[in-house]
Amino acid sequence: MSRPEPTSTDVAQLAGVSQSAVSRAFTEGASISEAKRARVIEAAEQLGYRPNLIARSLITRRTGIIGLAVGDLSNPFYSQLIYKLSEKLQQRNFHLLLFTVPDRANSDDLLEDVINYRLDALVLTSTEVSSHLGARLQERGIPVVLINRTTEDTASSSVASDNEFGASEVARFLVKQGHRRLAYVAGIQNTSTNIERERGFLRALASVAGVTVQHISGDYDVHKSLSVARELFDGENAGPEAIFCANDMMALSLMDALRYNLNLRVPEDVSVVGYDNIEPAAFSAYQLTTYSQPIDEMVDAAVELIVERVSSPGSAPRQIRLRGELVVRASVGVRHPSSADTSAHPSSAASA
Amino acid sequence: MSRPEPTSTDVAQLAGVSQSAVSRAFTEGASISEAKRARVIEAAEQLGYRPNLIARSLITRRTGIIGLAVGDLSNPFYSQLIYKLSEKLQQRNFHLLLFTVPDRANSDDLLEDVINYRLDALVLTSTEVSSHLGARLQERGIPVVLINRTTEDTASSSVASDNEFGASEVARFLVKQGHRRLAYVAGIQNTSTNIERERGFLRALASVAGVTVQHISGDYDVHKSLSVARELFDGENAGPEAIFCANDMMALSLMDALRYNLNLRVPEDVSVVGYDNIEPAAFSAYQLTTYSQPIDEMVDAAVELIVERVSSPGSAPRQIRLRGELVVRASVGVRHPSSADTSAHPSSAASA
DNA sequence: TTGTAGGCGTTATCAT
DNA sequence: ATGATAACGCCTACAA
Repeated sequence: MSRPEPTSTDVAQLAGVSQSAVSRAFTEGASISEAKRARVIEAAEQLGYRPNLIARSLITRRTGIIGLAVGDLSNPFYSQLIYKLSEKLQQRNFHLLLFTVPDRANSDDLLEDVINYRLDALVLTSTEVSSHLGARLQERGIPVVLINRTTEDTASSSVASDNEFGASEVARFLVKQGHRRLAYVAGIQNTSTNIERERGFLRALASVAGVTVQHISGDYDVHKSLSVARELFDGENAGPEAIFCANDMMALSLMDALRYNLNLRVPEDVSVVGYDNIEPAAFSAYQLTTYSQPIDEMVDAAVELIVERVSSPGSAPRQIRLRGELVVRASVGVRHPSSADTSAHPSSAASA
Repeated sequence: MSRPEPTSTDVAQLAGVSQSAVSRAFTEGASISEAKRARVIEAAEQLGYRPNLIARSLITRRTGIIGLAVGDLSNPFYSQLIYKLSEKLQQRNFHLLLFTVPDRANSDDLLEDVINYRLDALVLTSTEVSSHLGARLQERGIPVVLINRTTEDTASSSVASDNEFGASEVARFLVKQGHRRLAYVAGIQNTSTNIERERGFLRALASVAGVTVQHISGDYDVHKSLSVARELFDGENAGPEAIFCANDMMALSLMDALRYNLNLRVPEDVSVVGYDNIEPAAFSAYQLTTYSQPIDEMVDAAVELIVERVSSPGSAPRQIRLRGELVVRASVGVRHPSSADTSAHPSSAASA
């Protein structure tokens, strides 16, 4: 049976003190004698009283609740990120209120809810959310923190890996392994992650003579991998020697398509590289070479940004970039130095 | 700059009406003239006013916020479940507050928070949460809904698949395919999912002559797969012909261990079956045969249970069981009918 | 240190 | 239909 919730007044009565005394007993660093606090706590326990955080927030203007907009949870990168973020925030007495943001649908609903609940802040991990939303929240004084996503708008804090650098590392690595006909499988066009990775990859290759890069869009959609594979190895010209996918999920499904639909061997016939270093990338079936995102550091940084903005509303937003590292696994092979043409030069091969 | 939040009083002033009128204008089905409502809405928009849900909840005693305890987000089954649950709940104007519950750690913290925030209900998906917690919440009138988990305690509503039946289907299928030396890789011992699947599998096999079942614990831990594989195929006796893992994640990693560490072929040398039908189970690299959980129906049912218990506090909790189906893929092979009986003997492999 | 009283923003009750 | 007024449960001056 649910008795009527005990309130601070009930506790006060039982303990024979004022209601404010009860409030103080449950407030860190409030001025109250130890004796009285003890009496209050005892009465509270007897009644099973717990301070109502919602009521408290009405006056403190802080709920301790932070909105979290997520798009694609089927990508382990995000589920892992979210889990760790939630864990770390809980340690600081914050909690995440989940918002699923389907396609580019009504991100206005999200806006409404965030405002209506007077959330302390909003974290955006979804690549699909409009930046218009960010602006509207800023002007209401609700801090916005972007994770794995950036925006020109400097009103939002953000944490992201150095995608451009990471992608350039991938490019250099592939070239070093002797690959010359390359391909880039893009993510969703207008996302910051895709733009930066694409730029990093292409720029690093631009200066290398004899390298060709095929560009094809994959939209971060694992279901497009088969058609991507077919297009890359279409009759016309020879297929690429190495393929860089804008994220691991696409890379894994592309590997499957290459191996089981096109009957190509990875890495013997074609090499594949991803980005993120999600757990499945390490599975024996894939052994995907990838550029890792420093997920723990990213989460730590995000927590700092959040706490910073929430506890001192005056503080300026910050943009943070973190570097990961190239994780070399078996999905990339070595090409023999085709001493031939334009520029490519020796690099001896060692193969597994 | 963050102007002071406009309140209903501000709107009332601007619109030249009472504060209660503003409240009514934003309340579905409140008695107010269309004319007045329009005036209020206009003034509200002008000021950027949005009703404060937190303040409202103080008197309605409903926050629209539901706690969600999750354990292992690295298992796609749960991340998918959560995503869909959140989606469906949002459509009903509910939102999920995330609680990560690490090991069997202090589930008391969770309890505290749920109470302190006066959440409308708590959904438990974690297999690790103590049932003591459920009881404490019930007595405070906070409904508890279990997903993919059951408990003796009938005070909680629950949605789960018919694990016992599903596992028995797996057993019958393996027997029908000619397998006789079987193995069960268990999940975490005292979880309802593991208990039920194990029982279903073993019972269905008990009545079949000539079948042996090896039992080994895997703890739903993908990192134990290698040692599990080694133990199963330890020198002594011949290894199993088919292995049923208590969930897909273990099955996938076990397949990797079998293939890449023990150099066994799946399904030619040994068959593997999982439970859940997570997305990766369909990957070409695995083609895992598995028993599916009807995740959409489970989510729908859960939403119903939640809404039911929240909106009519008098309603009794219900326990729901749903059936999935056997999804046959290439990870299971066929053994030739070894017309003989009791024990192991030659059986050549049929392959794809 | 302690109690009193006012207010946080809303909904609910009660007249009108 | 409308407006005053009292909750909702708590925090925080203010005064003592």
